[in-house]
Amino acid sequence: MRPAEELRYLILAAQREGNRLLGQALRPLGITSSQAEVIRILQDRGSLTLNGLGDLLVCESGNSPSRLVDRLASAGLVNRQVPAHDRRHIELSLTEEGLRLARQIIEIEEDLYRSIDAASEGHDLDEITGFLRAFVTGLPAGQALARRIVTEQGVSP
Amino acid sequence: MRPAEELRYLILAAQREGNRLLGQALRPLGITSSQAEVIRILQDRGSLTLNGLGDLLVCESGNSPSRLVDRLASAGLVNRQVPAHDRRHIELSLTEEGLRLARQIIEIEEDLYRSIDAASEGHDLDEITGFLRAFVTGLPAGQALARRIVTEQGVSP
DNA sequence: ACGACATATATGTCGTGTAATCTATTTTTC
DNA sequence: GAAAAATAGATTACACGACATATATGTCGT
Repeated sequence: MRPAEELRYLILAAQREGNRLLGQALRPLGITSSQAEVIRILQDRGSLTLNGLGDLLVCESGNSPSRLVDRLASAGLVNRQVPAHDRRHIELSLTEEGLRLARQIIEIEEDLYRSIDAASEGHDLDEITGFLRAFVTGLPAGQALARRIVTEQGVSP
Repeated sequence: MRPAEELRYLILAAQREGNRLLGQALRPLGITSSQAEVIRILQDRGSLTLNGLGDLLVCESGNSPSRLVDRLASAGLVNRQVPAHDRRHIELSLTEEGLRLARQIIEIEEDLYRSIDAASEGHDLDEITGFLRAFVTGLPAGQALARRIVTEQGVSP
């Protein structure tokens, strides 16, 4: 099997298994990994429109994440309100319950990151992130991630 | 953003975008990337049971890939026949049409692998595959990939 | 004010991805 | 040889994820 092919399947496998592990860890909270990503972003940014959220989501590319947010709203984790100045927008923010959940998500993420750190023992993480960054640069999911990193500081929660 | 977190999202982004690109390339053939994986495996192995196929699929972990194969069967790309000795087993094989499609899939995959090779210019691919391999070793998708690689040679098509 | 266009969100459809459960058939165990 | 366990596969339920399309609202030119 040529290296490029193996890499292709390794990335698929790593994503699948990582997501499965995270999903199992999140299950007691009653949310999925995609929902957790939304909650954490809203926690970091305080408030966003649907489009603004979509621009930051790695887990969803093309369209607006209406349905993803729908479930969070009906679960009582996210508030949706239409601002007066432009009724096309929807302002999203966490509810008290959502904020409480966000803090639990952070702990689960910490566990995941510790696992990744452990697995990368003896490997050059920068080399790996460098390659992947080059691969996704310019593509939707890569841009979303770049926005997450760039605007990380300077926004108060 | 700590390196582990960035890596987590980079893997997600790379998988999403890679799959999207492959999906678009496969669209003219009327199949999805998961379906293409099944067809290519069947082409390589000649014939498999549902479980045997499931053991080699990276794209699907848990249960047997009934639905995936269902669609391929009703599209006339895969044959399913029940052998007499054990009616629980189902032998899967490509139809003529499926074989024809397999050859087209190979060309599309070649394009993809060339893109990956180009993107990995100046990077150490072995370092990257090494890390990912360590991460997925022992997990279902990693085992599936390992089986794909190990038994690659020695099986006549 | 009107129409053309752009923007923000919603909706419909299809194909997964995961997990749980069900059925049929073998294999094991006593 | 019959009950119990294991196995192969199917079915079901839920939530995505990608794509296309629709609807509502805003903006701009005239």
